[in-house]
Formats: sequence, C-alpha cells, structure tokens
Amino acid sequence: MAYKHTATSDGVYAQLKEQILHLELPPGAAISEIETAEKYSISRTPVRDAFKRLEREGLLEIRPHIGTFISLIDLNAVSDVLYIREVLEFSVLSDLSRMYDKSQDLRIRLILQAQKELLDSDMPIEELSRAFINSDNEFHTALFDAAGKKNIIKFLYEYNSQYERFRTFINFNGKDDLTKLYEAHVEIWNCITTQDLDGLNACINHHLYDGFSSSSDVISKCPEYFTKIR
Amino acid sequence: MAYKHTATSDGVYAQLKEQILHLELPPGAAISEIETAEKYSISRTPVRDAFKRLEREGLLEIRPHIGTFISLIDLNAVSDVLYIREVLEFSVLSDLSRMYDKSQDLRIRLILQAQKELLDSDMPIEELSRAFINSDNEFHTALFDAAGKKNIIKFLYEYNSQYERFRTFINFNGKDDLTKLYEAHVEIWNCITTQDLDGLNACINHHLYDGFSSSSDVISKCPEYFTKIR
DNA sequence: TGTCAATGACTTGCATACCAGAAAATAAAA
DNA sequence: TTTTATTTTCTGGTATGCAAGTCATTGACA
Repeated sequence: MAYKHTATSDGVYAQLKEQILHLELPPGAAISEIETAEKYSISRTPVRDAFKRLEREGLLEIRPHIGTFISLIDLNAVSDVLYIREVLEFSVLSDLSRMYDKSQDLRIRLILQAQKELLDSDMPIEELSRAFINSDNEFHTALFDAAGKKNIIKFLYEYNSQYERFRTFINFNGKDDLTKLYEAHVEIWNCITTQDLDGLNACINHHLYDGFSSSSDVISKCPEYFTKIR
Repeated sequence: MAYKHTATSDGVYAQLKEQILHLELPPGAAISEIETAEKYSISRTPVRDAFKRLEREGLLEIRPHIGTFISLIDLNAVSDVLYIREVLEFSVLSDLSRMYDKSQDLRIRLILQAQKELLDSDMPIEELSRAFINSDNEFHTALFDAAGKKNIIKFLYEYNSQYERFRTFINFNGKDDLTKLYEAHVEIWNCITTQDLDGLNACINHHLYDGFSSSSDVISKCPEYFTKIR
C-alpha cells in the first residue's frame, strides 16, 4: 500500500466510487466493463481491476457472464457499521477525555466553526450536504487523531462505504438533519472537555443513530435502492 | 459477494493466502506473477487478480516494474487489530452476559472440551498449533453468534490477516501459550455465565495481549520478518 | 395456439502479446 | 582502476482476442 499503483486503474476506481457514493450511479443499475472502458477511452483491464476492488468494498456485485451491478444499499451492513462505530468511538473518546489537554481545543473548535459557517451559508442543499459530510468526517478524524488512534478510524473508513452511501441518501432530505449533526458535535466536544462520560455515551448514540431511526419514511420513497431487511 | 467467482482466481488466492499466513512464504520474499502462473499452469490474469486482493489485505506489496513481495508483519497493524478486538469483544460479550440463557451453554462447552482434547493429544506442535488456532476462532465466532452479532466478527476476521500471521509466528513457540489460551477461554465463559463484567474485561485484556507482550524475545529471532516499530 | 429447441447478442473470465519503467550488467571512456 | 553511458533483461501495466456462460428472441414443430 505504501507504493503507488498506476494512475489509470486508480483513476477509474476513484471516479466510479465517488459516483456510486453520491448515488449518481443508482443502486441496482447495470454497469458493464466494456461500456465503462469506452467512456474513459481505456481498455477493459484497468476497469476490471477497479470493478474487483469496488466489489470487495460491497459497492458492486459482479455476476460472471451475466453482468455487473451497483449493489443495493445493505441496511444490515449499515447497522453493523453503526454498532462498530458506536463502540469504538465511545472507547476512543473516553480515552481522549481522560488525556485531554487544552492545546487540542483550538483545532476542534476551528472545525466546528467551519461547520457552523457552512450551515449559515446559502449553498444548494446537495452541495451543502457533501461539504458538511466531509467536514463531519474531518471532525471525527481529528478526535481519533487527538486520542492517538488515527489508524483506528482509517480502519473504520475503509469499511463504511455502505454507510456513506446511506448517509448521502438521507441527508438530501433537508438542512435540519445537518443542523442536528452540528449540535451533536458541539455537545460531544463539551462532554469530552468536561469529562462527562455518561453524557458522551448518550451523545454518540444519538449522533449515530438519529438519522437512521427517522429515515424509514425516506427509505420508502426509493425502496428499490435497498436490500430486504433482515 | 453473494455470487461465486471463477474457481481459477479464487483458488490461487486461497492457496497463496494460506501459504503466507502459515509463513511458508516468508515475509520479505519475492514472488512474481509469471512464476506463480507457471507453477499453477494458468495465465497471469487470475494470478494478478489474486495478487491485487492479497495486496489490499496487506499481505503483499506490489511495486510496479520492480516486483511483488510478501509484506513484512506490521506490528502496528497487529496492535490496532488487538485494540479493536478488545473493545468490540468486551462490548459484545457484555451484551451476551446480560442476555445469557442456559441453552447456549452446551455449544460453548463442547468447543472448550475439544480444545482440551487437542492439548492432551500428542500432535506435533505445528499441527497442534494450527488446529488450536482454528478452534480458537471457532470459540470466538460462537460467542459473537450467541450474542446475535455474527456479522461483527466476520468484519473482524476480514481485517486481521496481519494478526493471524503474527499468531502463527509466536505460537510455534510451544504448548504453554496454547494452554494459557485455553484457560483464558474457560475463564471468559465463566465470567459471562456469572455476569462478572469486571472480570470479563480483565480476561479479554489478558487473553488478547498475553502472547503479545511475552513475544519480544521471539521477535528478535527473526527481526527481518517485521517492520520497524512505530 | 402453445411448447420447446436453436440461435444470436450480450456478459465476464482467461490467455496472450505488447508497452513502459526500473535495475543490473556490460561496454566505453577518463 | 574508476566512472559513466548504454544496453539488456527483468518487472508489472495495458490492450485485445477468444472461450464460456446466461438470457431473450425467434422460429420450427406439435
């Protein structure tokens, strides 16, 4: 992993992944190797490499001799990622709370400030949502980093493609959800700096699951995007 | 993932992975596509697929136009996996402890019994070690399953190739370590059935880290197998 | 009209040839 | 002898053709 791959294969991988996560390539849609190759004016080989990689991340479903399809959003996988995040995040942030010193405060506050400014801006909701999700990831990464657990969140991010896609799906809903996220961030940071572990636990729980539970009506708008529930 | 791939690519992947995890292909060794292809009497294409997959799991390092090498054992990655396992396992087993009912007891005790019999047998240490590690994984899988969190441990297993390899490395050491693992298993199960959460926490901690801390002298026997420590 | 087999148009998996980059070996020059 | 070009020979990356599997259409036959 320390050494670069060729840009061709990596390029189509990155572009396809972004399109899938942003639902521009909708769940269930067919996508063929040769078609993609022609679109990018390259051969099938690097496309195949990218496809295989995306399949392992659960974003594509390759059915040999039949076709390749954008995978449906697997709510079970999303639920699993949420559980893992909840547990790991509480553990790491508890550690951080115990070792917290004021020198870390500025960096976090800057991120929070940026999020507030995003919410006050008048971007179109799609653009705002993307920008805010990026900032959200930045916030959580900064927290893990402050706790000396940078690698742990890298691990999480490699596995949460399904969750990212789900989040994109429900966040197009409106600005209110994003505002709630921001407020939760502020509260989480307050709990950490005041070493309120019980409050922290409750916060993380809410923060992660909130959008999830209030989303069943959103899901029903596009049921064909999702796998059947367990 | 629900659909099979072709057997050719999957086959070499599985075989190579086993050889790497069992250290038959030692860390740092070179391994070439064409050589491997000839060995299995297939073309480079399925070999390349397998290589790419192993690279993403951190078991190979592909350096374009230079060569492909069995990756060194990354103790940082091992340490991260241990942390994640500790946190997740304590959380899941705490849940299990709260919801424990006696119908689950038999299955676990059978696994423990099998482990005891393994230890009492007179297998050669290498074979014993492999068999015990398999049984160890079975034990932990059964626990997660009993807690209704089967997917969570699948998640873990996909990420712990580095850890598995490390374990193979230190367990060739002798029977004592395996005996300790067995005793820890018994104690963990006792803690769960008696709902002793504090004891459980301590157990898991010991269980995971024990072999790790006592292994620095073992590591020094083959320093060329490991990456530099953080 | 209804049934079933043949056919053709797709798909991805695999084999092979060629390309580009890197390193080592060789040859030429100081 | 030492140093510097140059060439040779590795490597993996890419392009492409063929093989094999799947499905929908079609046409023959009952």
